[in-house]
Amino acid sequence: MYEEWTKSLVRSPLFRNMTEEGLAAMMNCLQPRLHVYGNREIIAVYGQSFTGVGIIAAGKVALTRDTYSGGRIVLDVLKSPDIFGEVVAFSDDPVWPATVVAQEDCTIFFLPPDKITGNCANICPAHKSLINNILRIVSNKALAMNRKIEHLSAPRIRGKISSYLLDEYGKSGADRLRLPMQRQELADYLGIPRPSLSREMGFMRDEGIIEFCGREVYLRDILALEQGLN
Amino acid sequence: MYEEWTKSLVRSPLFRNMTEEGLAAMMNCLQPRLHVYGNREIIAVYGQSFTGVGIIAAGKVALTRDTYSGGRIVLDVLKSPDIFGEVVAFSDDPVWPATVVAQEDCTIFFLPPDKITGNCANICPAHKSLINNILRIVSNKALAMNRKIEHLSAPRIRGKISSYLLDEYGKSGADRLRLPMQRQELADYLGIPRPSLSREMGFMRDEGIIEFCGREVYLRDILALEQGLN
DNA sequence: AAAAATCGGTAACATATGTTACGTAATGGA
DNA sequence: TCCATTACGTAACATATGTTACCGATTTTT
Repeated sequence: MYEEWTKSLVRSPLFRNMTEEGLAAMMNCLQPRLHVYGNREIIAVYGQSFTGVGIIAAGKVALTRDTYSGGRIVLDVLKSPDIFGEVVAFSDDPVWPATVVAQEDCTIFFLPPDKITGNCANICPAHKSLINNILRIVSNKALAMNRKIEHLSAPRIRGKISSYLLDEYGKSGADRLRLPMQRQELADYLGIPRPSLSREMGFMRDEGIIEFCGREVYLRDILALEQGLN
Repeated sequence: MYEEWTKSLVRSPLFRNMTEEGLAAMMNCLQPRLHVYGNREIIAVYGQSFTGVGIIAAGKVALTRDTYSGGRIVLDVLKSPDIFGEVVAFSDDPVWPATVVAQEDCTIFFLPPDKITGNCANICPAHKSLINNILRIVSNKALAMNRKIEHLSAPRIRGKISSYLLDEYGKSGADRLRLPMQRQELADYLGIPRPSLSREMGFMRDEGIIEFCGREVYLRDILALEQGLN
């Protein structure tokens, strides 16, 4: 019954280093629960007990959180080979940290955590990959959050911008960057208003620290960026 | 050769749910490298290639980062059964994210990542616990960072404080809290100056939202706290 | 091609925040 | 007991920041 999905699912980061056959065999071993949701249907509710790692076989979902005023904030949008709930799955408090809503018709597999780590009787090689993959995914996420915390922790806006730019610089090694987000997104990421971001970038340009045009940024004075951190 | 350490190491979160005997057997199987460092000696260097999960068998270490001005910021201090490097161990970029310095004479075990996930020939039950433990540790850390990001993302100080207090409220369920940190620590955690924190808490008290005396805080108006988030 | 929407820079103004300093209470050591 | 140290609240002032609004450039839609 899983064969029709394995072709697309092998591209999921959760199943990296697996063959389509290995995945199919493991699916038969793990027997994840299959659920189908219509557009706007609620898949999981914030605060309710966790049911399993969600694997999006088809469709698009939104991770959201309700606000006191009755609104709903979209934290993230995930689509077909993505997964969700992989962090909370193995934590001490297995409770959904966000509400998950279908943004179109969706097919979702749910994989209980104990089936992931609990070895199957016959030790399939795919299963071993599975454990490595989930460890890698959670670790990478933790590192990304760690970097974000560094950016957000700067007490002033220039520090946040400097921290972010230096991080991008460290990742690419080039002093000419093309930012992966537009202004509003970057401002949200750094937790500041967009005009404040633009204004401070303007100041930094006036001081000869950076140059920029839209998403293109040229780091002219790395040392000054580092000094702007404190 | 590991027997003299297992008695203290079983209390490490990395070895939860293991007996002293199981741990000893596994240590003989995994054969972690043992290193001894004198006070102030450098254990690992930021940016250099990762060598293995560090298990502090004895002593105290500091996670630090060098600054442009030649200084050294202490990010965290760890002591005897604690571990370090467990997040970066399984990430895509295995490079030390901090410099580790001995704060007193230290004995450290280093456990290469592939030995943790790579099944030993004879599948010891302790090894299975080990994988569960490291997954739990990394997941808990990721969740904690996720909460911290929420606090830091608030664009104004009142939002950061409100987010933090609501988080503590959600964890304990009680509207009378004893904060786990003192003012300066909390201010550092939230990325703001201490006087700014005290001032804003004073405003919130004047408005009848909270009451406090030192670490004791009484949440008088939860709704107002939620409204202060935006 | 015209109209509408999006994106990004800029300006002005009120306000939130960083900075520095000081006082008091609590704590700890000599 | 006295002195030094630490923790915490508070105040004053300069400055950084949030907010709102507007404009031009670019893209998308009609």
